[in-house]
Amino acid sequence: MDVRTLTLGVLTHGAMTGYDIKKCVEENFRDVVSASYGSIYPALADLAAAGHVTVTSVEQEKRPDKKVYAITPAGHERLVSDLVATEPRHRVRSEFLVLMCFAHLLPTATVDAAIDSISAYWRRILEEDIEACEAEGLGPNGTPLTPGMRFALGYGRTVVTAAQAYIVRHRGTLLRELAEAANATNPMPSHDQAAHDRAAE
Amino acid sequence: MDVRTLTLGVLTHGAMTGYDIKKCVEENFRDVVSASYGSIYPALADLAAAGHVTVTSVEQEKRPDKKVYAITPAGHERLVSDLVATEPRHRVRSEFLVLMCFAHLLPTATVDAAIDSISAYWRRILEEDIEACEAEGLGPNGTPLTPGMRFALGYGRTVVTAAQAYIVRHRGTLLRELAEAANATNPMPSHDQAAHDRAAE
DNA sequence: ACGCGCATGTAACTGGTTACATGATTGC
DNA sequence: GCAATCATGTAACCAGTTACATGCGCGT
Repeated sequence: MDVRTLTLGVLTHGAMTGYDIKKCVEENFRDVVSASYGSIYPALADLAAAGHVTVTSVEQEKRPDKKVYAITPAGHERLVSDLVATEPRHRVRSEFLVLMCFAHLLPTATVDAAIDSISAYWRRILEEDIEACEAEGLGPNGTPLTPGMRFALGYGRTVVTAAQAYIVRHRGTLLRELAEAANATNPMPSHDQAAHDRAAE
Repeated sequence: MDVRTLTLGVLTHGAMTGYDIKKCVEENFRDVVSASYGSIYPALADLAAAGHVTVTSVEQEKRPDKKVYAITPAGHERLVSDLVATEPRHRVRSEFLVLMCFAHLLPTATVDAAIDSISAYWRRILEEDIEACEAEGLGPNGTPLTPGMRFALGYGRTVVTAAQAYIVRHRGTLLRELAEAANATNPMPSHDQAAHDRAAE
């Protein structure tokens, strides 16, 4: 997704500085897109040159001027046509799952730590990004949630909840299977536990 | 995730050409990582130079030679340490969800089409990438599934199923709310003066 | 005194993709 | 005859991030 489109999108929730836009994206969309200053500022310059946003220098006491950007009617049109032209992809890039696929090559502690860390990550998303937002009912810039945002939040909640439940339920199985496979391939020399296990099969 | 690590990983399932590696990644990991020739071939050159893979030119009748790459013990060590050093991230980048967040700005047909398309996408993943793989029990290069792969496949199945169920259940609500909101804001269509005023604050 | 929040910007880097060049074989 | 599969590679391009440069005010 083009940063310009995203920028126009958040500007529909009110006029903002580049700094605000980044905060806004971080607070509301960090789990599905990203935007850094290095992309936002050039995007704003671009949009301003095209007349899709206006810039207003606001003098501040005790601080340098800030530039407040607002979307124009032309910008709004562009936003809509950009959004309509956006193919609705949804990609996952997961080092975690790749790690799991190669779990049989790794120390148990690493696998365990990876599962802990992803679990914590999801808990954080659920609590901080989803439930907090649903509870207060406010989106970008203190604006009320749109139906689409409620839909997206609900989507996130069900998916993250399902993912969390899955790993809680299957972590033990994975670790046990991993241990069994390791035993079968690599039986420990003293007290041949593996032989005992094989006999018990 | 570094393409080199991924490459070493798939090579644990047997010696392969660069071409094979790409196919292998596409068939088994396309939903969580990506790798193109433009990254695989340089990666192989790199790994060969470091002694982490060996290259064997295989003469073929009726075809030019092919280079078969195999992982070395040193490569295996490197793979493990790379994997251990990999932080287990899991990121979603979703144009679809952003689109949903701005659904109130879009024609209903666009929103509808986006939901259809993502639904079809998930169905395809579920059927072609997950269930097919679980059913035949085979992973990269015809190798049996490792415990971690079964875990990852199960994860994918539950998450995709949950996502699919969510949109089936909530699509109607979203569309209805969108229509209501449109009616409330825009009974007699004129330019959105209110929004412009808000922006000008 | 130090770091954080506010605020704007740029330059270098990066990790990749796209598209191309090349070419034979097999199947429709 | 055309597309697809096999097979290797390179160069140009791209959208983004990281890190830096700059600087004031506020709280601790």
